[in-house]
Amino acid sequence: MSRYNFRETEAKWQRQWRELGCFEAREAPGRPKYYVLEMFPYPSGKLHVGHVRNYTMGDLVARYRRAQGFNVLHPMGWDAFGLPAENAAIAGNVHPAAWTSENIRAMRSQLQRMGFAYDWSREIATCHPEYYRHEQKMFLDFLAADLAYRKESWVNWDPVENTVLANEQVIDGRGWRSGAIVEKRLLAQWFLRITAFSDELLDALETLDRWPERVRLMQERWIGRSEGARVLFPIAGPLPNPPPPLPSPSPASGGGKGGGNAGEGRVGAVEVVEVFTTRPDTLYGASFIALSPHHPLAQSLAAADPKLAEFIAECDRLGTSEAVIEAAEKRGCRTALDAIHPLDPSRRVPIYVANFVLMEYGTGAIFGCPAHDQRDLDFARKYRLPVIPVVLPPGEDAAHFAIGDTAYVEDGTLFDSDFMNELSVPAAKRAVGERLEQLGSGARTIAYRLRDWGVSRQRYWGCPIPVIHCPDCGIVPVPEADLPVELPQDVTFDRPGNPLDRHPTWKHVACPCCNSPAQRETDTFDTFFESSWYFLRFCSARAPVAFNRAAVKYWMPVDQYIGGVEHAVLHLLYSRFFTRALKHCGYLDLDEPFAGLFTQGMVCHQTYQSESGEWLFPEEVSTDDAGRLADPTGRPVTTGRTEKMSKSKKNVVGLDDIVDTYGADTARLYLLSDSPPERDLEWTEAGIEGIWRYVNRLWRMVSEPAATLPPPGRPMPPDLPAGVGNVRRTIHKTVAAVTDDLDKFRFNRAVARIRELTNALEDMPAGKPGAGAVLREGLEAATRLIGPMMPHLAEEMWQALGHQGLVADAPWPTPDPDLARDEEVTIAVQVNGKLRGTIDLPRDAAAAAVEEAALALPQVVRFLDGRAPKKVVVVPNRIVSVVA
RNA sequence: GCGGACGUGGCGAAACGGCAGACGCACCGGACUUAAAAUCCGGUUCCCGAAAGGGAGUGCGGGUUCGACUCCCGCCGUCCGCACCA
Repeated sequence: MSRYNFRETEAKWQRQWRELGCFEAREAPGRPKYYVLEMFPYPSGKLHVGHVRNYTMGDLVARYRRAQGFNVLHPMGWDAFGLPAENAAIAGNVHPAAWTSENIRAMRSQLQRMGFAYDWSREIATCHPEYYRHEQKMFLDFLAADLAYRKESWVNWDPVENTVLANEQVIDGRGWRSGAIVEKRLLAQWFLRITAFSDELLDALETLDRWPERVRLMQERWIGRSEGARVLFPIAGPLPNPPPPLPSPSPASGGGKGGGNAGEGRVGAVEVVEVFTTRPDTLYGASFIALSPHHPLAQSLAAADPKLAEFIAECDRLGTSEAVIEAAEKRGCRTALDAIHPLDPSRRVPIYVANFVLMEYGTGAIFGCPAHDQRDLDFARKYRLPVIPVVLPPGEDAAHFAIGDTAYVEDGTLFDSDFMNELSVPAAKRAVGERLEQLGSGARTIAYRLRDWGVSRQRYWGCPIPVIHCPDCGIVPVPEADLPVELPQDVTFDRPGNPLDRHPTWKHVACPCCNSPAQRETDTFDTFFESSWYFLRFCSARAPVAFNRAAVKYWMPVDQYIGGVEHAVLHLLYSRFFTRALKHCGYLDLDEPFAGLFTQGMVCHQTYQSESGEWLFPEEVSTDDAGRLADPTGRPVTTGRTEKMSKSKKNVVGLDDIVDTYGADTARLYLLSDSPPERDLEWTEAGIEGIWRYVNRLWRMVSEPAATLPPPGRPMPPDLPAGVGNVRRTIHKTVAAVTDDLDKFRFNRAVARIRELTNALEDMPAGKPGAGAVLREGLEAATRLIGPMMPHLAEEMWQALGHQGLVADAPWPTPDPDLARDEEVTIAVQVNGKLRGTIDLPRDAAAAAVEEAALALPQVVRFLDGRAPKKVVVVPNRIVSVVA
């Protein structure tokens, strides 16, 4: 019995598809299009099986939609800028460009061996000037439209590597590579004004009904809209600048009343503190103001207050790590200033600088109402500040209500609050908002958690930011005619820091305005910049412009996007923003780039550790005679958790090894069959073996009887005998069910149904009249259904069944609705909720007849014991429920 | 702390509110082999029983219903995301 020869077969069909240009997409106005896209990879090296799960799913969708008659666009490319290339250059004396293109070459050939139906004529790599020149132009347009700007910002700075680190690259307050303690630094950075679209990005989430709920929720929380008010607190007490501050008043008593009206005459533009609050209703419960350590007022006060300066420096040192933040207690430092309560000028509250106030959110300053905010309460207890309740919980008595260790944050009735007394919290919010607006002491407003996107990176291997710094003219955009600003090739990585900065000539240019000596921007774009528009480039990948409008109009939006949930916020939000920004600049007419999104689960594998605690690759672990695991030297091996495949834990299975051993189709079917696609999948040797056996079984089913089958296209003989007619029904039911499953991304179930079909075909009694014709019909259906999953095997089967063309070009099968339904149904019979038997009846039998048949069952008679049933429920074609 | 997902045999998993465990992995028994592999046939939720049959059973406790893995309420556990957001 010959095994299926996947090696020759897969190579053969891949060659055919390529030579025929099967998967090259062309715009065809009027023909329905379908754009399938998997998140394009970073070319990091070689692929392991975990990498290709989402491509396998995308390919299934592409081939399935193609069979359904859609004009399918299914492209592939490379997210080719990024840190690993630079790190490889630092470690291995190889140029990032060479390292990247070698990885692309290797990974492209791996993807091609998998037989994915990509339109390779549209392949792109984002590190090529033909690609990134267009985003330089976009940036200039954003700049002109005020969607890009430069500002000073606090960033994570690694003092050893001399670069800014992303938040993800800071682990426990230290740089992930250098181990140096990361500092907060104020640096001039380029930003994209994503916050200009906060509301749009939030509101449009509702329209993305083919996105996972989870992802929409994550974006909603990330944007973090909250309604509240800005409130102005006039400053009382000596202001620092100008003139320089004078001796500070005694800190502890400063918060009390009776401070006179020393500061009142000086209320003006700069002599107020503006706070943001979502609870303006609790304004009468205010007992302090807290400023962020980075608040301008805190900074200027620190200039003359060594204690405060030291406090702020301490906050900067500890400010980055989440673990530290969680452990850190709320601390503050009393300033020399008090603030005047905006609704009651006789009241003064002390101004603190506190480590828990973020400069990036709201106004960088808050008022503290300890009675109704847990954080404020903790702070107040520590610094012995007053706790003034103003919201009374239902059923409480104002005279006796007191706050213990827990702030009261729920709704209630306002008291001790002048005009708000007796109001509910929502009513009080409205009332105080109006009052503040009348007084000019504040306004209702909305705050967002979303911040503008900082895109500057002090790195070489990225897209140069096309601006020039001129000592006379300031920041000057590179003229469009001078684009692209290309990266210089001759760079060295022998020292830390950005090679562009120390390149002898590259950054020195003449100012485009005044022609005097000036310098290029040496920062490069965050690599999320490239991935924010690549899906547009694919629509016309070779266009001299960023993208051809007509092509974008035809192909966009992406109908089905597939990728990991790790991009739920970053890439997916940036792309949504980018599309809107491009629309704003007149590039296209589209709001949402991705109509459908699917986030697939990860591929996991058992981990192994040697005696000495080192991770071992699966292929280094063997089982000895006693069934114990051993490493290559025979030492015992312990098994760890099953985790996501990753190089660091070595629990990876190389794609090449699997394709060499079992072929691409076997790997593809395993990735689709073993778990629901959104859930994690565990890769096991036994699992892939099982699929390999099935592949061979399928092949035998077609290759062995092929010669004895009636030729293709013969009409089905009428009056099939029982046992054959049933199988024919199974075929049509399977086609209907698999189609439905594929539509709903239930790939594992679709595979199970196809296996049921092949089981039924094998069990069909041979030699009966019509058996050959039904077997042919069944095998052809199975071949077409399996085509999107195992395309090479399907082509080979299709050919063996005597067909001339490609199964890839064959239309998707349609079930005969009459055959897809059973004529006879099995109806379950319950007595008191327990199954007692089944009855077989013609489909849609009359309820009375069904009831009669059910009550006649001996088991039912026994349970009724001669009594009449209290009640009988008949559900057509399903169940009879008898209540005894 | 907030938000979300999940919890079903030894394992991966199925199940419009209607026969729980389809399909597969693993395992057990058998056939074919000198033998092994491959292949084929049969079995496999648990308990009682030789069998027929009976009982229990979808994390735990309640509820709705003729009927609940599925819906509602309250717990427990696991995983993921966000996290001093005022």
